[in-house]
Order: sequence, then C-alpha cells, then structure tokens
Amino acid sequence: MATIIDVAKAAGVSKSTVSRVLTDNGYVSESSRQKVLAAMEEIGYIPNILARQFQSGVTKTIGFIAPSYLSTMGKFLQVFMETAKKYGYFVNLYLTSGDKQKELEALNQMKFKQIDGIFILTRTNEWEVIEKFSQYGPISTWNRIEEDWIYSAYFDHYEGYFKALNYLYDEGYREFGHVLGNSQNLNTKARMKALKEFHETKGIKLNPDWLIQESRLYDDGKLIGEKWLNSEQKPECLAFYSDYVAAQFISKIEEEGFKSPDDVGVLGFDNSEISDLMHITTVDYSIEKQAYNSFIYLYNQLNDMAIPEEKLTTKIIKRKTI
Amino acid sequence: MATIIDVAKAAGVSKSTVSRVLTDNGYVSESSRQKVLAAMEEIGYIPNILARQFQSGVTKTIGFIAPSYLSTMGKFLQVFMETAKKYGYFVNLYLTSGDKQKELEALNQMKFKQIDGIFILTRTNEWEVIEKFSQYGPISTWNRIEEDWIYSAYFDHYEGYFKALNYLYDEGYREFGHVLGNSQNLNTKARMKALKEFHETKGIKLNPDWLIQESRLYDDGKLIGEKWLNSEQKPECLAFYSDYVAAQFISKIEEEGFKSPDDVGVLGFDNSEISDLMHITTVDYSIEKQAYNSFIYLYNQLNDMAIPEEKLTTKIIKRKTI
DNA sequence: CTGTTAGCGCCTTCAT
DNA sequence: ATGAAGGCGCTAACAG
Repeated sequence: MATIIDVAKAAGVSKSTVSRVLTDNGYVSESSRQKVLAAMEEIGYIPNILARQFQSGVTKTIGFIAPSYLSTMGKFLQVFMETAKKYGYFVNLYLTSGDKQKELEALNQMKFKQIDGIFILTRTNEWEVIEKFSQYGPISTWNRIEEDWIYSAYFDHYEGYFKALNYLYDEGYREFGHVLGNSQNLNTKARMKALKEFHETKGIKLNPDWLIQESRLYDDGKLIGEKWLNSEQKPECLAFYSDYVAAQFISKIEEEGFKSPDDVGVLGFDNSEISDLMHITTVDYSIEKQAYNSFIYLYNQLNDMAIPEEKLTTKIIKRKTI
Repeated sequence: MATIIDVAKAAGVSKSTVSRVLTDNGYVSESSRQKVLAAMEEIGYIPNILARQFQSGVTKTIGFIAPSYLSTMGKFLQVFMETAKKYGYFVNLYLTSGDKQKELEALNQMKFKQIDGIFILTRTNEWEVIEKFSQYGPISTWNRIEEDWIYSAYFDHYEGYFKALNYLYDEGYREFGHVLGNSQNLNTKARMKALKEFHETKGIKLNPDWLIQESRLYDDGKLIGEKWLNSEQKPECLAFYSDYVAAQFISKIEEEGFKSPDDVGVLGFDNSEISDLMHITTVDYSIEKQAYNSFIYLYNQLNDMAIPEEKLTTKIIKRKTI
C-alpha cells in the first residue's frame, strides 16, 4: 500500500508537502501541488483512513441506536445516513432488541472513541443512565425530553394531535379511543394535554377505558386488538401514536372478521410505509426533516458550527381507515 | 486519556509488559499481571481502539450494503449484526437507494480500509464491477450467483419453489401466475426451472402472460396489481418471489375492492414481518440461518477459520391468502 | 513556500 | 520474564 512517503519520493518533495495538498492546509506552490497530484494519480495512492482517525482522535462516525429494525425507522435512517454522508460522516447502527445491556454497549463505543456522537431513536435505559455518556460526546434523540444536555428533534405533538383529533371530529366521530406511548415520554404528555383539551372543548366525555398508555411491548397493537374485540363498549375510532401499532391492531381485528373503517376508524401516526401498504389514514409530521435536524445538531456540536435546522410541519394523510 | 504508558508508570513496569497483559500475548509473571490489572483499574484505563486499528491495519467492521429499507431485511440484519458482535465485529450499514454510485462508494470503503469485508443484500451494480473490489477483502451476498470469488448464502430455490407450487396445487389451484425476480439472478433461474418442471409434471399449461420477470423497481408489486386488474384472464393464484412485492400487489387490488384469497390466491416468500401483518401465506426459508452463514463466511475468510455453517430448511407458513 | 521533526497509542521483535 | 526500541501513516508545529 502506497503511503505519502512514496508519493513524496515520486513527486520529489517532502511528505509534509504531500500532506499539505491532501489536507488543503497551509501554503503549497501550484507547481508542487501539480507534481504531487500527478504522483498520487500515478502511484494509485489511497489515504489510510485508519491512520488519519488515529492521528486526529476522531472517527467521523455517528452511532445510531434503535431497539430493532422498525418500518417507521426506514425513512428516518435513510435521511439521517444521507445527511451524514453529505457532511463526511459514517453511521454505525446498533440494534438493541430493547436490551439495556446492549444499549449500554453501544453507548460505550463513544467512550472507547469508536464513534464521535450518538443518536438514540428510542431509548431503553433511563435517561439518568444515558446521561453519564454525554461527557464523551454529543447525544441526540427522537423523543422529546426535558433534560437539556441532550437534544431532541422537536416536533410539537400537542399541536399535531389536536389537529388530528379535530379532523376525526370533522369526519363525524364522537366516541374516541386513544393509544399513547410511554407515559414518561414528553411527547405522550403533550398528546395527553391535547386530548384532554379536545374533549373539554368539544364537550365529549373521555372514556378512561380507552385511554391507553402503552408500555413498549413488541405486539402492543395485537393486545389492543384483543381488548377491542372483547370490549362491550367499542369506541367508534382509535387514534394511535404509531402506524406500526395501528397496523398490528388492524391485523388482529381482521383475523376475527372485523374491518376498518366499517367497524372502527383507525388513525395512525408517522406516515410510514406500512400505513401506505395497509391504507391507514395517518399523520405525516415530516420525519425526514426530523432526521435531518437530528444529524445537524450532532454535526454542529462536533464541529462548532451553527447550521440552521429545518422547520417541521404536520399533515393529515387521508387514506381508507377513517 | 490514560495510555499504556500511564498504566506502566503506575504499575512500575514497562509499556511492553502492559501491552502483553492487554493482548494476552507472551510471558508475563503473575505478579506483574496483577500489578498491571490493578493499575488499569485504578487509572480507569480504556484502550484506544483507533490506535489498535491503525496498528493492526484492521477495523473489525463489516459493511452491509442494501438498496433501501426493506421489511425483509429487518430479521436478516438483526441476526447478522448479532452474530457479528458475538465475534467481535461491528457492522456498517450502507443504504444505496438503488443508486449505483452510492453502492460504489460503499464498496470503496473497503479499499480505504474503512471496513474489512462486505455483505451485499441485493446488488445494484453488475457483478463485473463489484468483482474488482474483492481484491480488497471478502464479499458475500444474499443472492446466489455463479462467480466463485463471491460467497452466497445458499438456499435451494429450486426445491423451495417446487414445494411451494405443489402446496398451491394441493389447495386446488390450477391456473398459476408467477412473479419472479431479476432474470440474471441464479435464484430466479432455479425457480424458473422448478416451475417449468412443475407445469410439465402436472400437465398444466403455463400462461406466458403471467410469467413475470421483474426488474427491480420500487413498486413493482403495484404495477403487477394494475396488470391483474386490467387483465381479462386473471390467474387463480400468484406466487411471488418476495413478501414485499406480494404485499404491494394486495394493497393495490384492495384499492379497487378486490381481496385475497377470494379473488386471487397470493403466496409470498420470505416470511417477513409484513406477511404476518397482512396475513399473507408465505414460505419461510430460514432467513436467520442465512444471515448467520453470511457473516460466518466473511469471518472465516478474514480470520482463516473454518466455522461450520448452518443447514438451511424450508417451510410453508399458512395464513389467509391461500 | 518547503523540509525536518516530533508525536498520536499500540504492538512486536530483539536483546538481555 | 521484562525493557528498549522501532514502526504503522499521517498531521502539525517549528525552522528555515
């Protein structure tokens, strides 16, 4: 493998000059530059990234932690990776299966300087545990959280959910069921606030039996489907916090011969691929932009930059389950 | 950041001794070892992976190339990554969006020693192009191919497809449609052979109009749905080479009020999550084991090992579309 | 503008 | 069994 020394010899200059043209740093005469460039071309020189990383102490890679490969994640990951590449970063994916230990191992990679920063799609450990790692590099997440040492791609779930419920109201629904995420999650709290105000404003009473706070079980949607099937008082419609859970719900009730929207209206959330495939009416809240922002934040931290973030928006995607 | 020198000082030995206990290589007296271990503990020493990688010229990471997020991929990726971690490897994911240039960039990472080996879920460039990169490290793929410089997680599609078609026959279907993948693909060729023999054996004539060779368009399934909708002579059932394409097909015909299996039987392939969600009858061909094998091959190549691969099996997963 | 030199942290001979 | 020394490829002062 050719090194800068080989290039230097071939070009008849010193290795520092070669390094200078490589990094575009410091003064190099045009003639030297040309000689070096020609020599690199001729020899087929390829810089050793390992040496560079070692020398600079920086890996130019970001860790991306997620519990598993969810369909929701596809779009997010794709944009995140594209943005990263555009700014010269690699992305390391860590699938934790919701295993705290695995998540910790991933976080440890930053301590070991294997990655420069971390993005957490959905955390598994408590924030207090994760916080310890922020001393080793920047962390950002998709969940909105209170802590200020961590960044969150902020989306106003309060406004989004309020809008969504009004849409359901306008479509004629009056008996609502709500399926929310983890109650500790700030997004969940914002949605909770929105739905309470919505029910008050419209003068519709809230059925506590159908105000579901999810844990983060894999097949929550199926469980909710069962609950619905066994329920005496079925709500007219259900608003989910995730397309994926909504899809599982529909899948479950279909097994027993029920259908949406005939038997129950279903509103998803994410506008992920699965919602398209299964014709689920859903809410688009610009996941792409959130992914972009999530990376940009990390990038800004790592490089002392201040690249502006994108403004997020919300949109109802009308399909067949409402 | 503490280095081995700091540890050496604290332990009152030389850095070579520290290195020896670190690598478990060479002779170290038990007393020295204990002193070193204690010193590392006390100082909170963390080995610098970057330095190690640089020194050894090896990154202990494998590139995983895929065109985009596919639901099929979830399970495969998860097992691949778990196996990798078990053997001390990291995995770098590259999503190419079916863009040849992007795939090349990923391949180039191996040239730049950024990764030690590469796995390609589904290639975008021609094999001849990809072949050039095998000089930089081992490559394996999910597609079976003829070239011997590349490994493929082998699954006998001939046998699997034959079995699947017989199942459809036993269920009473007589008019078949076949949706196959890229015709250059050896798996496709194997399936082609199987279906020809099947039709001959059973004395059923093959409708050339419903022998579909796919290119690799994103929404092929929807296109096939349209074709089916506009078709005069609709086949009784359709056997797909992928759950995902089958899902798109069903999604499309449902938009026009048709249903499976009432209007057309649908057999998927992969037993991926989407087939579960949409109740698609499908063929399981142990994707997990293929993922395991794919990594093990790379590992064996990289480390001159001969860890045995897992034997693959096939199974019909009966759900609702047949 | 360019060359010399000194590391970055670790592993690995080579003596002893 | 241990220490000294050299080197992996590159960057970044520091002198000219």
